[in-house]
Amino acid sequence: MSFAKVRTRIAPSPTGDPHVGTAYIALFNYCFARQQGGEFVLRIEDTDTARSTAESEAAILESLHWLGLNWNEGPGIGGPHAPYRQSERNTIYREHADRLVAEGHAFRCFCTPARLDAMREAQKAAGQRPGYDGLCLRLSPAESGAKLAAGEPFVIRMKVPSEGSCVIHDLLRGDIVIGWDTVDMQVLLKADGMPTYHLANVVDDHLMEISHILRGEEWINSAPKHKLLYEYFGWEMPALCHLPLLRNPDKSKLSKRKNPTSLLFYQRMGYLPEALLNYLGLMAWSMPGGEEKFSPAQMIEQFSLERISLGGPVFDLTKLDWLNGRWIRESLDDQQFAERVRRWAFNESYLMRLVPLVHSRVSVLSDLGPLTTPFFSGVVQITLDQLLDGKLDRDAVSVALHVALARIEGLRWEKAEIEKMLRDLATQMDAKLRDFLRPFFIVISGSPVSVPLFDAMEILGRDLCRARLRHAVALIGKPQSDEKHKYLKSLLAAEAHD
RNA sequence: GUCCCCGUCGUCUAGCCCGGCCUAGGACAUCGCCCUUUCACGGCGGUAACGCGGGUUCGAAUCCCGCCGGGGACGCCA
Repeated sequence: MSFAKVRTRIAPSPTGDPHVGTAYIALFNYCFARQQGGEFVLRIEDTDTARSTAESEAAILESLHWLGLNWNEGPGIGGPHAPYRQSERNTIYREHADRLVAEGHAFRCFCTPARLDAMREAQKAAGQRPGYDGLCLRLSPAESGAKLAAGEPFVIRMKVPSEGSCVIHDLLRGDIVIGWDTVDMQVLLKADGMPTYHLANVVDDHLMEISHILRGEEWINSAPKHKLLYEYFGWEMPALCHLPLLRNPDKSKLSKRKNPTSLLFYQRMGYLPEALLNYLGLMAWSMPGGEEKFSPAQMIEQFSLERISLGGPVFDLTKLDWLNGRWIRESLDDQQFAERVRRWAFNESYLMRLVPLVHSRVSVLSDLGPLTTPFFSGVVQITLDQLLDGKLDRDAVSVALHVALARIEGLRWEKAEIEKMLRDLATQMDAKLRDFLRPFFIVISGSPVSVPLFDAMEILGRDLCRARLRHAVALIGKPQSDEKHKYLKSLLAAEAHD
């Protein structure tokens, strides 16, 4: 092994809320690096210009800080391999892509997205595995040059052997053999000039001297592409270690549809960062002595890849609750507990967000209790009767809640957007706003007498609102009449969120 | 569909690599009892798993093969 020292990284993509999966992978990279006396790097993979946002990046950094997963190099603090944001490293990728083309390992592809779609569809229809058919690979240098000169948009694709197979060595699984015929001619540089994950990742891991890649299992099948790139460039490949994926209770890959996945949710709910980290460490890994409560320092001390189990662990809130309780009871004295509570929500900035909503609504200060409980609660307890005591019938309420639950996904989370979404839905359902909103007051605030709904939703955050809506939806169930059922389906058809 | 990964209580896992100490251990959840003015905490106990079928072996949760089951990947997303 020619790497001077152990260097690992976490490379999140800032395309949404900070994900527990990111924290989970980060934890393992962090512990491994620290345990080996190495370094842990944070790199932002924002090559998807359409989906990446600065807010998401900021939230990710903040969440990782909250957890205490501190990095040695990364955006903000810099380091010897700066910049650590891929959008700022574009010329590097471009040069490397050009080099591959010049050396005959990659080629320009002028195929349009429409042609590629049609091609894949035809392949699927014919029962074949979808993959690039190599049309542009067969272009003569003259033809290719002409298209280039004519200004036709193009991407750069890597060449892949047509036969034989690739052996990937995984630190946990040993050798994995993957046939080259299952590996596509991956796009490396997109038409907009940005690199794809595969190119940027390999180039950066090399330049940043990453020695060990601990990443999710979902990447196993693209490892051959990465290995090939290292070979094309003549670089030594880092050791690979694919960690089992966190799962929903139904065993599918953890998704916000079925489980709260945002770190912001856990923060808002009042989980202790040390407890969440501890729980994440319990996923797929165990202490040699079997202790279940441990700090990052203890985990670092005992960490070993050999103690990682390969079955995909189900992320179970119940056990997390128990662990969090233990941390609160055993590791915090009264003084510290009070301090945590203050930091959590009884702090100036949170209170000041609530004040404008309650100021005019109290006659005595003690009215504050009932009025603000939704802001200091997780999922508020409601009954079916409460949900149905307005003017909308049961099926209408069910449809409204289901659709709203789906539509909060696409929103920018701010009051005006939330308001527009709910108003539009009311109009669409031909309901009076007042009647339409009533069940939402119940779901979000636990009572029809409450502070303004849209403000409350904004303050509570998408995740908590999602959790409350989900709770209500489970309570009320699907619409019972066929007609409303179809109606719901038609409204939902347009929502294609993950 | 094709390829790849995985398979111990409902859940997280120990054991598996280096077969016998496994009558398979711990934890969460659950059930019961105790403590207790309530609840929680705490204590004690119970229910509960080696996916199936073949090998190999004196002996298999542990090694081999097949099947079945689950998951992931097949994007100008990461």
